[in-house]
Amino acid sequence: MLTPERHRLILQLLKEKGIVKIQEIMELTCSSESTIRRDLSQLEEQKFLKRIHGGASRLQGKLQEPSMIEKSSKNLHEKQLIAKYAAGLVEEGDCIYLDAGSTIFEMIDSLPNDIVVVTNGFMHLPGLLNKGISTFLIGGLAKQKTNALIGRGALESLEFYRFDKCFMGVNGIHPQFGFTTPDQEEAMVKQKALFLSREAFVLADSTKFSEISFAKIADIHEASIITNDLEDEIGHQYLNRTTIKVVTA
Amino acid sequence: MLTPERHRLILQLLKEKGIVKIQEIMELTCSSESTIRRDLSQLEEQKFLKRIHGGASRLQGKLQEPSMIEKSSKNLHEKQLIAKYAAGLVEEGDCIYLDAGSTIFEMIDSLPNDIVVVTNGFMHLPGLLNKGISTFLIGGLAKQKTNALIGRGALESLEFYRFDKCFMGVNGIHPQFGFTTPDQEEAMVKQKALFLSREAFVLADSTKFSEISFAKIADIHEASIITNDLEDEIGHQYLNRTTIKVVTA
DNA sequence: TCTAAAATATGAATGATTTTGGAAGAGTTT
DNA sequence: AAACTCTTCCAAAATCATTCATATTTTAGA
Repeated sequence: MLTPERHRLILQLLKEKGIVKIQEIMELTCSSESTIRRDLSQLEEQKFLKRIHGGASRLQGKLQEPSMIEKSSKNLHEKQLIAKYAAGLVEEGDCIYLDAGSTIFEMIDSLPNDIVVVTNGFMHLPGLLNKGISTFLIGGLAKQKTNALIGRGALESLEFYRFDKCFMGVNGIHPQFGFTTPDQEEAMVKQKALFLSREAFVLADSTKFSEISFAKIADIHEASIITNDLEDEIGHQYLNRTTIKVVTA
Repeated sequence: MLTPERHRLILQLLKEKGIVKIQEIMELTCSSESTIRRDLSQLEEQKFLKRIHGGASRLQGKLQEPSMIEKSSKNLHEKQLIAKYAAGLVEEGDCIYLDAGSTIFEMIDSLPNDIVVVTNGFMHLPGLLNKGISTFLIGGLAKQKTNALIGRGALESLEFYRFDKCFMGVNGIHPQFGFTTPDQEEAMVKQKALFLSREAFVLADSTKFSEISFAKIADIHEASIITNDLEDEIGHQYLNRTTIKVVTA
């Protein structure tokens, strides 16, 4: 059997199963172990798969999850609930802004397809493009820690767009001090996106309430809040100041 | 058996099976190995098939992935050579523009760390950030096929920057028609980046020479060319028009 | 029509290159 | 510790490009 034919078979098998054992491929192609090992090395070299002990595995989108994985696992379920509800607010034909961040990331799967998205979170790109959503990235400095684009480039890029709705993550929510986040540069981007949007939604799990972070994004009344749980006592402080939607399991 | 008849049989067999071995064709046509080799060389010359070790494989048809494989596997090493040389041109403290594209991608590993990079290729981000390189992304519409940011947002974002050096991929290089690429939008981005750069380098394997694609980026003399191989005859046409660096193994 | 030279096609031989399968020993997993 | 897997190396086998001699066809001229 000729080399390209084996390679094609291997990749096809890998596409179906996600993981293949060397033994399987040996049977399928009637070749020796050495040959298959060589094939796998070559295909790995060309970035078509990843070798693992005993065989090979498909490699997936590299643009995702550097530090995302650790972060996500903790509040994942709550985040997903919040995100799913938020995604439900988006209607066909909408033009929306998606902030960087893991909670917002969870919205992507549930978004309608016929929309236009502008985002500063480059981790969102593979998911959005996969769904066939028209996606614009704003420019700016790429910040590794949060996978966000920030700075002057980001602010000026935003000027080109106006949004029906925007969805934000924040680190602190407080009745007096408003929405806050640790990074001044990121705060400026969020602020501007919020200003450019007809409706604004902040996605935040319950731990963010009564917290105050360094840089202010906006006052409480400038965005609706979507959260998963809220003590009555705290909820009281926000009455008549803004809209809060509590999503429960 | 006459030559055209053999050729017809070979192509028919290839159409059915996708891959054929020389031995098979020898049996089928009752011809010698030499003859079949000659046939395959000719048919390859006329772009009817691709020769592989032990036989020949269909060029395009429905097996799109395999053709992609052949393509990348064939040029990968050359691309790496070209990319490595190009990366060597970048000095500490430089501010450079990196075009989207697989050849440029290969540069990242070999770049110095203390530089500033601006790019429209979002596939480059993880690699660049991993190395701790300050990276700015320009804005724009995310194009899935080429992993590039294009359009008005991209052009306007570029205005914020000036570069010491820029590195481009192209699809065609021609002494009269200059550098060309299939997508008009991408061509505009490349053009502008080139204009904003003190020095410009085009990375292209030898197959790009004498090709002409749809959208013009710039004239030959506006960028130096880095390639892996160049026939004397073709090289002659570029004498005194631009700088060409040929990188060999 | 015939003939000789030129052009073309073929098959075999050659030495170089690539691919292949197996073996030895180091490294992993269970 | 046993079973399995991995890398590295080597030699056999297959395939490759090239050359050369032979056979066939074409062409030009008498």
